[in-house]
Amino acid sequence: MHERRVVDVAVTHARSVRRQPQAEFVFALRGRTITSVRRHGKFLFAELDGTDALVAHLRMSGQLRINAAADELLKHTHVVITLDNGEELRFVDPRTFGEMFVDKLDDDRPAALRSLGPDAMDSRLSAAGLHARLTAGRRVSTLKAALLDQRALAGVGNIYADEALFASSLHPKRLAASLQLDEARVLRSQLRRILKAAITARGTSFKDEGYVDAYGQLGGYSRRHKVYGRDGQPCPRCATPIEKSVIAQRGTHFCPTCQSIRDVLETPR
DNA sequence: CGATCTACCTGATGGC
DNA sequence: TGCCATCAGGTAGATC
Repeated sequence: MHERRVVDVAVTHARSVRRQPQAEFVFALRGRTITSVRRHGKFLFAELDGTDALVAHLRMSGQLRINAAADELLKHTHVVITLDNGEELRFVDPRTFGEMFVDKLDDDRPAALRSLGPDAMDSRLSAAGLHARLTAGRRVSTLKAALLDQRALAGVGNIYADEALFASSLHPKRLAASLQLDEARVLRSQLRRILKAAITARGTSFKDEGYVDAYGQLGGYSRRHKVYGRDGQPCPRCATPIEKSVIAQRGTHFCPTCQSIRDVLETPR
């Protein structure tokens, strides 16, 4: 893969570039060469000549796509970055929760991402390290809330939090501070396994549209969900109906039988 | 300080 | 069929 130079930038929806003045964004990009493309947690970033980075977060409905210039513009295309081979990097985002910005690189990541915890797939994060991050300073928060806290661990969202907790036989409402080291060991390996498989399957797409890769391909991981979106259906392990309730302000799916309680804030249900 | 709540937004879905 | 209300998701910022 060749390095690509940015030859032009067009922002057609101001909200998609809201962290900085639009003109600053365009000026910081035009003429720069993309030297690598990386990820930290849910943020994607392209290094620009090794000093700045073009950062993107897709939130729920965003897509980053590579298109030929002649390809039809999808509805909700908010940013178009023209590359020196004539192709375009397009940011498409119906709900406009996603964003792009240019930021200074600070060591291994853009400065704005400094407050994020280590990436959940980072092999240097040990079980003891994960244990410390999920328990440290937490007085009353649940395991589910801790897993979703991007300052503790970056990259785990609602779907994969539920899947990892199920695979680890941990109740989402467990007090985070009650997590034992041996449980953190299991959680670490299940998180890594699930995220790896989800990435291989190009993630989770619902229905006929939504989450796609840079070439418009849908993700196939939802077929592998064991609990997410399966409330009322039998647990694949013990056949108890999967429950859904709101935990940490998020729809949360779990098996009340397989995911042991031991130590919860309140009795579920 | 940690924990919790709200705004942001639109397409899909469910009820009538 | 159509209309309307509700829901889903991640993060920043406000508030408790």
